[in-house]
Amino acid sequence: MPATDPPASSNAIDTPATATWRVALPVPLPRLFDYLPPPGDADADPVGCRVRVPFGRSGEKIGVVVATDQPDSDAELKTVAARLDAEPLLHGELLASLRWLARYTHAPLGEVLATALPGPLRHGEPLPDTHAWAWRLSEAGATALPGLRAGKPKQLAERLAAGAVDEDALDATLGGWRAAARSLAKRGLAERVAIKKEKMGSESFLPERKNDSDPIFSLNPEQQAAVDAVLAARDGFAPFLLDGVTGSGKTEVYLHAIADCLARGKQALVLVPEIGLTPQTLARFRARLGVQVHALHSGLSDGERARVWAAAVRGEARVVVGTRSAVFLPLPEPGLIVIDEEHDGSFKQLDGIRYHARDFALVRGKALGVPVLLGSATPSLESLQNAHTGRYAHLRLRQRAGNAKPPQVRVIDVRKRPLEAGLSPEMLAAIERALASGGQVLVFKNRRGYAPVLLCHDCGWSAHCPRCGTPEHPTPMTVHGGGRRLQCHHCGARQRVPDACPDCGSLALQPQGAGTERIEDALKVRFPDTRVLRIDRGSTQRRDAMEKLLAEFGSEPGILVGTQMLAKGHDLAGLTLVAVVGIDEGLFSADFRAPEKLAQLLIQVAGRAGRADRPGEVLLQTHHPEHPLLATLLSGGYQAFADTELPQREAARFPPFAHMAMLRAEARRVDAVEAFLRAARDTLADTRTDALELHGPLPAPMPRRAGYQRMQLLLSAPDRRSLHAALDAALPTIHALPEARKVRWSLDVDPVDLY
DNA sequence: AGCACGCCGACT
DNA sequence: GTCGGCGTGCTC
Repeated sequence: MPATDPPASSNAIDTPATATWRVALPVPLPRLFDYLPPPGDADADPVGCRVRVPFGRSGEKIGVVVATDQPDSDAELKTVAARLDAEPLLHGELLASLRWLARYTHAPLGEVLATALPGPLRHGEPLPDTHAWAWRLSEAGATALPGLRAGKPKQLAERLAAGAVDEDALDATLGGWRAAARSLAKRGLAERVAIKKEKMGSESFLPERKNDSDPIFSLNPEQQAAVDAVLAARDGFAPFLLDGVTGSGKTEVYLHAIADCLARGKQALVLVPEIGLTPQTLARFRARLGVQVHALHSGLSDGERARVWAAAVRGEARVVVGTRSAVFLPLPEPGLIVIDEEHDGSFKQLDGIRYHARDFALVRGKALGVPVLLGSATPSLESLQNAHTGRYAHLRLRQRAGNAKPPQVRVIDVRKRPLEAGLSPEMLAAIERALASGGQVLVFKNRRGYAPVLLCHDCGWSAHCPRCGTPEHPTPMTVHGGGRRLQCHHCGARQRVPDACPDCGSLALQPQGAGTERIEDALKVRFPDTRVLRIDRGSTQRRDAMEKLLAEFGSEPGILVGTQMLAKGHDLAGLTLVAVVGIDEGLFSADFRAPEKLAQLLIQVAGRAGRADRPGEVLLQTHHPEHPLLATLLSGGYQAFADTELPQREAARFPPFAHMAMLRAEARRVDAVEAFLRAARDTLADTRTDALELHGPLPAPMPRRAGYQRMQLLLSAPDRRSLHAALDAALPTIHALPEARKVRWSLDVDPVDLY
């Protein structure tokens, strides 16, 4: 940004000398705050820079200058305490898109900006260095080297004798080098030096990349057509739905589009679901693209996140693969945005600023003028509808790459069959066969713990959480710890399983149903010589823990038992049988999205089988073998499901044929919650917006949680404009309602969970 | 959201 | 007689 002196003033009227700085602060107030510029800081445009300002009776906050303007009130103005950035941090497209997001979510701009920034930047730390670091021997170190005692420090010193080695290389080749380095540094024998990072020119990407004519990487005609379509549209905004069955090679299409983007000197952003960002994925991207691939996910420390942000804003990060929050990265040289598994629920943030990363990515792609590629084997009905109406170009991949065959899917009718930990004899026999032929088995059950309910066989009492639910809608506690512990999945409360029924004193307390833990136990008893590994939140807190477990599991015969977590991610080459258990709850859920979620889950899980040379087998155990959802899915796949589900959504006026917002409130007293939502409802009704429907106030799906009473009010309108018009008109009044002060309330535009 | 001011109960 | 409960009101 060339500075002219005196400052160029193309429109001097807009920024007179008396201009104040309009600052967005992270407070839940729908307004900005005007400040006087700090003394001696009149010339450089402050828009997009962070400032530290006095706020409230005492105390300071960090905010972002979003405009320079005349004050809109004659209030006494305070003065900015310090400007924290010489160059704007949030400006141009990113700031404009975030303003859009604030309007769309009806959230204060300051809070939106705060969620868009990594913690350290939000708290006023300077943009971190993005140097890579290397270690080298000092002169004293070179001299002392021959006399060092054998050990790690000596090994490290020997590595460094030939010259500086960067930390990545040390990580890869010399485990435990950091302690050794510290030891050498303390004695003044080695030192850490920053490596100047040259921004890579477009040429440097190509030589390292593996040749595209290599047969493994060659594209089939469908993939080629998809890549061609994206490249043909690369000079402007163009949304694509890449609708490709499992194993059809969507990633290969992404990689070709990204490679083109790199060759043109542009940055690519890839968004993946929470669970999809595995070391495997990153390694594949790195190997194929031949450049550094930056990862951004919840496993990183705050400092690491800030460094990725800094690398992106400086244009050093050419490819970033990240989860939801990566959608907020600045892209000074944008070329492409990819959203993999676009249907995945983890793209929607469920607290704070409730944004949808997929939807915001499209807004950014439009503002940046780049293609946006949404990929999925099971696209959301929203995206499919956009493809049908022509808003998105619809790219289809129907062939499985290589000679992979789609799995054989069979339904097992378990009505009147004896079940062992929820498994039917037919299922157990199939597992036995698969193991005998040297295959691996995945038993999928979407319920963790030992058993979902603890029941007294004599009086019918069952265990409920004392803090959640209501007498009319009690919340069962789940049996854990091999049947010895009770746990609430909503508030985390734990207690021991009682020895006797608290109601009748009977000893006949029985765990009802089966979760992953119980299935694991039963399978270990049934197949004592086979390895059984359970993967769920509970056995596997961290993402890399799951990776490690699966890597150890290898491809030898064995059984994996798990929940959703196993539906994607790590490739399981030896998998020949997928056993799906306990989907019946999902067939009759009140949530209008339940069929879509279930269909996606079934297709994803089934897709895990038979990727290798032999076709896989999928067995689906149910009490409702004739259920239309299953029948449609089995005969026509996800496509057929979507073809029947979309008209039903339309008939019922549900999304994507209606637009919704949810007003939620909670407080210790129900009457306060209800009074607020009633007042809010009246305010919304007073806007007399065409075709706005209001449903509620109704008790929330979890009406009492951790001592708070919760209710909700659903807003629905046939088009976005009227929904937002009603909210724009009503929210200032709702904010000011006296009832609002007695509750905690929040608004969720495009909610995913209605029930 | 913080944070301070403000008017009513059990402690040195 | 004070320390402190969280109700309510404001934040350029």
